[in-house]
Amino acid sequence: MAVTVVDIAKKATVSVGTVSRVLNNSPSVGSERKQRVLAAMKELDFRPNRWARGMRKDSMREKTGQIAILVINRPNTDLHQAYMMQYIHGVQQEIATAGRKCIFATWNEESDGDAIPLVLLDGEIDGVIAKGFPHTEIGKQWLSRYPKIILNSPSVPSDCDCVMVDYESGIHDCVAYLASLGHHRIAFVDLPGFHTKLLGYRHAVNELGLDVDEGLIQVRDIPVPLKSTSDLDWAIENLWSLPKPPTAILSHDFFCSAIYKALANRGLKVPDDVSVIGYDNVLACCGTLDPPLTSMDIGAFEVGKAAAKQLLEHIANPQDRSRKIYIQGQLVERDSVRDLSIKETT
Amino acid sequence: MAVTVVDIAKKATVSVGTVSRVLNNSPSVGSERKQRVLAAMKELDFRPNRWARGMRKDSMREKTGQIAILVINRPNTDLHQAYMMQYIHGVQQEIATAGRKCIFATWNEESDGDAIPLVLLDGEIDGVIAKGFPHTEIGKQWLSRYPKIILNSPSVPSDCDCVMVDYESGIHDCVAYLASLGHHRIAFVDLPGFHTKLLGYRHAVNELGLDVDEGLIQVRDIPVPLKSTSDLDWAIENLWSLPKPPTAILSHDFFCSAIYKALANRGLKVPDDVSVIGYDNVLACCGTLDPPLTSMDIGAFEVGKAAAKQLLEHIANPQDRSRKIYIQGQLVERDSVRDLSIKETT
DNA sequence: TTGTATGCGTTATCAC
DNA sequence: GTGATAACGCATACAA
Repeated sequence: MAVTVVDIAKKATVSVGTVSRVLNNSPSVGSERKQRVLAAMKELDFRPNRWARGMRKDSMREKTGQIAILVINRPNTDLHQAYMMQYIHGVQQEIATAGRKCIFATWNEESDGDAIPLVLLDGEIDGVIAKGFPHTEIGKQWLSRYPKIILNSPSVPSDCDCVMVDYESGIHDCVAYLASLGHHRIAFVDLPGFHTKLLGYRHAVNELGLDVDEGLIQVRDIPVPLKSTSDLDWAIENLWSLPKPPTAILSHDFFCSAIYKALANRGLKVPDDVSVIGYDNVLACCGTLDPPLTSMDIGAFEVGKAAAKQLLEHIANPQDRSRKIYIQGQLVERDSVRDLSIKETT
Repeated sequence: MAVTVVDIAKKATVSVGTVSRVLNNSPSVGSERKQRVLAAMKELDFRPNRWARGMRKDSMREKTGQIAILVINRPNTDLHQAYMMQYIHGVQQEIATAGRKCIFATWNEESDGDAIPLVLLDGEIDGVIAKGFPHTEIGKQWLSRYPKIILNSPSVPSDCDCVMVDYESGIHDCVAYLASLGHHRIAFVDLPGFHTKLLGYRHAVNELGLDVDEGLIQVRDIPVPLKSTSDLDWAIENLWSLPKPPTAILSHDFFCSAIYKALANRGLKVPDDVSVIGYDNVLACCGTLDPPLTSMDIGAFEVGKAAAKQLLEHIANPQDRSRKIYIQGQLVERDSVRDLSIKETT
């Protein structure tokens, strides 16, 4: 049988009311008795019964000590990415530090039909950290019942707290890094739709006085994952039909193997002839490329931690106005970039 | 105010006892009244209060409707692998289908000191699916309080249910696949410690009557992730100083980029001169290599699903004797293997 | 088969 | 400040 408030009350020779007050650290309790109660709790290894608590604490903001990590409408290819695990781990670590627990759930509105995930239905959570956003009205309504933070999703309602990967500063930092190494003509190769990345590119190029040339920007639909290692040939072809080809290329990790290949086909060596920087720091990619790829780590773990921290704060102070937090990435240097300010050593 | 059993009882003009019995589908309740109760529940959108339920159902085997996914003593490099996400997703999917929820938690006995994870402490779970195993006595004791399944860990107590990746059949299948394509001399390059993999290799080689040559087995400590793309040079060197070098190599995805490189250094082409098969089907690796790497998918998602299913069964029938389940992987064919039975086409 | 009454562990509302 | 006691929503032993 588990030890209850009654046991504590007996042991400390006080009433159950007092025990309860200590438990909720109410101010109105004599310090001498409080000590007795605390001692008794420790001695008997008292663990308040959460079910009994939840039953009465209907006014409490934080009833359950649980928050949900909800992955919404993501294809498996995304769900199984390593960064998803990092988000989750970051959240979990922060939530655990705060003495709370995470429920992991997925929600695919298409395949689940109208079914609302159980976590939202049964209400045994104090808040939600969501990756993605529902597109049905009914889905939005259910989600809106809880305090929530959205994880790095492009389209989130403006009245929603969210934690974003700072793509703009990420690309900006890449450009600045290359510039500091003497690169003036930097190409940008990516999928369409990453406006903030492109923004970061343009800002940095202008700000640092680098070559402005729309031809350096190669944006087109690329299959992810790549279908073939020649999927990026078009980009290199376009770039090298420019009057002055770039000395460096900015792209995404997933594309860099094909970029390496296309470059090699033209007899161009990385980093001797062309420098390459990837994005996302996908370890399985970066380390296995030859040469290993310098890449921008988006800091998914940090994003998760920040989101958890923000959610707990939001739960504690619901009236605070919502805000967006941007998490900066960090460039991980490997061997795919050449310092042009150093004279040729070959 | 939420709707309770009392409301239902009134609406259906029965007693709360009857309502409760319907809720727990007790056999002893008149079908006519049962219909009335069910109708009332639907109409009032009755949602039983779990806290109140949990408080009373102390005899119930399954109190909480929650199970824990506990990742124990794993370095971040492992935790952030894509397959970890697949394990978790598989578990989650199965658990959700069964109308239950997953709590995700991590436990690092070193860095957490003696702290036992909250999920185990507060007991709001019906069981645990663990990746890894505690090494402290106190840790083992806490874990032993719950029904549990261990996920693919090398050293688990024999009285523990567990779901394993079937390395032996995985490697066996790779060898058999290569043999079916006319390969007789197959090399095995891996880290030490994977005895079952080696076992699978030896069995297959014997069974299929392939060349037995200890020189084909190259097992040595290799840094993960690779430090340099020449980290596997020794293996290829050893293999090609054999009187008869292999026509195919079996290794792990992580090592194959370096194997490709070492092969290329010797002027050997994949797959024309040497076929290569990886292990784990790490998408970020396999797709970006040139040529794309044929690899054995361990079926982490399936492992997760099987574990969840097994745990639920174990909870329902605690007396059943424990067992190990082996999940077979599936070879994903890409372009790194040559069919030797087809005549040279170049 | 059905209804009634009691208990679960805690918090909240009273009096003192 | 403190202690007694009534709730909370449900399950169940017992009576009918």
